[in-house]
Amino acid sequence: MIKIKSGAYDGKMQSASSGLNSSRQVAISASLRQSRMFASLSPGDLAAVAEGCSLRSLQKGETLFREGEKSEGFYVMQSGSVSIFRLTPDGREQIICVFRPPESFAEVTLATVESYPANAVALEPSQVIVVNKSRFRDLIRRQPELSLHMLGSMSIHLKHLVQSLQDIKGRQIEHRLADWLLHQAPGGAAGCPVAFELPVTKKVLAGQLGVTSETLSRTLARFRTEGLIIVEGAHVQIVDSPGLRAYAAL
Amino acid sequence: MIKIKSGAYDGKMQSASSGLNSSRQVAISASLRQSRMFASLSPGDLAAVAEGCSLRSLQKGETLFREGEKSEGFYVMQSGSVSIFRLTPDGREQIICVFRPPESFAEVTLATVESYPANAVALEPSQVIVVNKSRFRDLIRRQPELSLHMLGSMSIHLKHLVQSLQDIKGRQIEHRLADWLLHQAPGGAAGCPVAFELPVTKKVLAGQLGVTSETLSRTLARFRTEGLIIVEGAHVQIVDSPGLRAYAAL
DNA sequence: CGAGCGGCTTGATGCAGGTCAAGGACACCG
DNA sequence: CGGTGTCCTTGACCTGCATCAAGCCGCTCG
Repeated sequence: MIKIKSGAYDGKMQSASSGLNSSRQVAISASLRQSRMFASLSPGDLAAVAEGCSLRSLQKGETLFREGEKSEGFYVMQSGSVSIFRLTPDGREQIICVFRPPESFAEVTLATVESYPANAVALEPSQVIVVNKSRFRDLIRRQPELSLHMLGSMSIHLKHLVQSLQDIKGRQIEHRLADWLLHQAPGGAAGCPVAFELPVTKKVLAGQLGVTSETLSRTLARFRTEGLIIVEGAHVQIVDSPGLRAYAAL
Repeated sequence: MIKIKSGAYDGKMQSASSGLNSSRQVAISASLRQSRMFASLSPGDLAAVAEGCSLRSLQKGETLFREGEKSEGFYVMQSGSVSIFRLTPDGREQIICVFRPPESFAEVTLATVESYPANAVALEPSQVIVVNKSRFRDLIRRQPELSLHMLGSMSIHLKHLVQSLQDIKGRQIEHRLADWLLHQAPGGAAGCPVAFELPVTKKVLAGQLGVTSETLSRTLARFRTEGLIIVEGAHVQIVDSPGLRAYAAL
């Protein structure tokens, strides 16, 4: 259950919507607030957005949308994780990116591109907020500042894609994997040994990095024999972060 | 009236609005009108945008901006062509895309990403319109509809990138090249032989397709021996478009 | 004019990573 | 319990493309 400081919020919500759904609306508002896109919105505007939203629960493996479908809006992650991918002609999935809270995705479909350019399925039990398209467009017209956030969010995705694009061509896995491992480490720059759990299965991770699971497995094995990391199932410990950094730097 | 820092520039702008340079402004307006982003703008708004713009001429090989530089705005192609690329760690360039009129690019830098995420150089003598960032942001606030166009433009770039991403991993050159050739053909669906000139050197084309010029050369040679196309220098004739389509379909 | 250079082609060779196949660890289920 | 599933690992092999190298053409420029 999501806790919310009520009071002023509740009052506004009551007046905004008819009250029956207000607790759900408040919960949605709270989640939206986490997203950087809505972080700086006034409570009133946030409520207005929330009113045009609905919640969707997904089981593991359930698909949220398919490539080519007409879009109903865009999405803000509330819990779990969602994989965005396309199918190669021979039917295998090419993962484009994986989203988790508090990221948002499919903003593209707000504009001229009306249909989803890729597929989305939940990697685990997840909840997403569906932001209604036409409501949101109306709001943008009244609240131009919002569109700058929108642009910001999209440009981050775009930059990320550009990065992936060049990574996949220009750097080999050991570099990309080393990079990824270092970015997972919570402590960041700290030189001390850091440990964490893989947030996804190795198969999915392989997909994210653009290789097969076999190749990922081999590369992890190599890192292990070189004494850079220790791997036990989903548990990873970084032993020699300078060594990893040397790989990642390339 | 919006203030500009440089005194000389301020003077120019003043005289622009008062008529001396108005022909330049009119020319800019006309070019902007070509771009789909500005196509539906009212004449007054268009003039307002044009006023915040300047023109920049580039020689072949001249760089427009470099990765990491702070951005001054975004660009609309007026003539020529500009290549966007990043440098791999070992110093070779990885082309991300090539723009020609009436496309616009570097819109990303309008939002949170303040510095260019890649490099841009002219592939031939070119002219671009520089759209001043802060002025344009002001305009968005007054004219929210504009931001939807902005979002549209960016989402097209984004979709294009997603396509490239999956192409590079999932399809081999012959498929990508076949695809590209068919998209060049002006007549489109017509089954009759179509001919055209390569808009860029084969080396650059290879870069766009994500391979080396040697590989492109070999692939073209194969298509030639298979009787799909005829190539003479920059002149290409599509002989067997169904055959090409069969390749591209994969 | 010849030298040099950039673009293009073609051949020989190497390698990263994909594919196929087999097997182990673990979970769930009738 | 054994059966069937997913996930992961490891080995043997294959292949698309990069790389290196050599040579041809057409150009610009000293």
